[in-house]
Amino acid sequence: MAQYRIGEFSKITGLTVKTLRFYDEQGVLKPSCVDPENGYRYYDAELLTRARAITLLRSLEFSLTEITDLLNRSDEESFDVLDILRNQQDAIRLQIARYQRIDAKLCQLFEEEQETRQMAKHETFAVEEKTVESQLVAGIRMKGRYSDCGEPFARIGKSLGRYINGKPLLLHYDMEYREDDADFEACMPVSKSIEVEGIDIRELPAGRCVSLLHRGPYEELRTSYAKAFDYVQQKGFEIQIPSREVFLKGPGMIFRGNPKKYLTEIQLFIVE
Amino acid sequence: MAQYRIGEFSKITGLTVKTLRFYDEQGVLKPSCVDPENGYRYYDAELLTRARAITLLRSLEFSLTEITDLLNRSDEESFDVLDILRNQQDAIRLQIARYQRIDAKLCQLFEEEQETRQMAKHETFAVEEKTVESQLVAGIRMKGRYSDCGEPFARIGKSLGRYINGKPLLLHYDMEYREDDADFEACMPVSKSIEVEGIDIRELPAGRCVSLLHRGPYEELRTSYAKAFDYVQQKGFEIQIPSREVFLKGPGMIFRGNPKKYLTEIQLFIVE
DNA sequence: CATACGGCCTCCAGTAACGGGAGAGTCAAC
DNA sequence: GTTGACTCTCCCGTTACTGGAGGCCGTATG
Repeated sequence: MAQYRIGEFSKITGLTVKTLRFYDEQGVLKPSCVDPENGYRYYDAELLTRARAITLLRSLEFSLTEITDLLNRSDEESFDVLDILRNQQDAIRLQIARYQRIDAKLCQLFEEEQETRQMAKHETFAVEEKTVESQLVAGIRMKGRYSDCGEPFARIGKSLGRYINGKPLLLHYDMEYREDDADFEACMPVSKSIEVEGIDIRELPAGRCVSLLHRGPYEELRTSYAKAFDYVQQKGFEIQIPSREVFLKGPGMIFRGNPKKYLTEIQLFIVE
Repeated sequence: MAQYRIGEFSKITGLTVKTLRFYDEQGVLKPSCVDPENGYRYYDAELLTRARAITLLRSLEFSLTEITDLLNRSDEESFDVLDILRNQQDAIRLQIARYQRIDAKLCQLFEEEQETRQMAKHETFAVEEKTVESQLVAGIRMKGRYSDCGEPFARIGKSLGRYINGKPLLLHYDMEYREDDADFEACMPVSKSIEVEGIDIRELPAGRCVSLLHRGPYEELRTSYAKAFDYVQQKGFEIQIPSREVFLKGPGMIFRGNPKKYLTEIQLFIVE
């Protein structure tokens, strides 16, 4: 009977010496005998089959414990290969589905990013009038400083993250732009209405508005607001509260990004 | 500025306390301040955004080191989200492809197993005559005992495992059934001819043969051989060497299985 | 004969992203 | 004063290995 030393056995099976020692320790593939003098491992030809089976099963993503178990039970009466293959296939397909969901998510993010880039192409932005569709949003209203809006956004994201399908927005319930003690509502467009404590889910009405894109950090928003309000006054429009501020691109998205590139849309709704 | 303790922050973000401490240690998400007296971590609302981003990126299978790096570089000029998303998508699609290959392999094994089961359905087997197609095989010829055939099979499997597309077979170059010092060749059907040292790849000719299925351990093969030779003599056929032995189901496949269920086909080729 | 080299051994550490648990300090309420 | 909830640090375990240190064994070469 041919006896191989670990190095030769490694070359034949394609398993590294380290791996073979590890398999020995784990009981998956024990050498046929071990020299008690120097501890050398010796493998015989019979073990090649087992090694092949292990390699195959590993390539099918079975764990070592599963493999050990399967190989030990494989001569039992109740042992059914088809069952095992089916189970493993189920597990593998779950993985495929998981990765496909990730892929879809990446696609979506990719498209969104491209869209906002398209919008941000212009050098400067002009005030314009436009009509906005109604949309379902989840909102948390609060008083305080705008910089505190991170928390309500995070709360919404936590509870309804799965259903968010648009850019975050802020509703301003004050007539003018205020720094401290403002009355505002952090909103996220959602696809589904789910009751959550402390979050108000409702349909935001459609309407006609004066819109202005603003590029740059939020500290400079005031100048854009001034431009928008100028336009409103010039046209003699009457403005409705709340006004909206849509964060097309900002720190709340994925990356902090460059504040000079932040993109925000101011929407002042017209009473008709 | 609202300061959250780790427990509250955990509830808001959905990250466990353990995870938050781990993120702190890894530098992915450091608390805004740490009480030097008691070591308590305090998180402020600003970090909620970062936590959200981390959760999102984790769900897209970015590693923590990647995330740290991305979040740190995200305000640089050269930072391009689209690039990053594309790269990650490539990585994810590799995973999908990998799992799909595994899935296909499982399907294949599944079908093969079902086929042999179909063949093994009968209680007893009768000698029959049939025509066998030609097939490309990789073989290693040797002299010795049949029980030593594990090694050549393993060697073929190691070099050509990717191209194996059928059941292993043994060619017998002796005129009668021998135990020791037999002259035989271990063969594997392969889909591609690749030159490998010590392995002979060639087309096995088609031909008409006397075939008999044998169920049970190899030690009992002799009785089946006797039956087949009886038939040959009765018909007055002349037999060609080598004869073939196809292992439809045996220990060399995946699992050792139950020797009582081993299935072997004896093929004695007729000189026409 | 000494030594260098390759092969083998054991033991330890590290990987990724946490989870579990021990043992101890902290804080507010009752 | 005490209870219970919360927090801290430190260490171990997970999976399937890989890498390295330090040392034994057998053979080939100077």
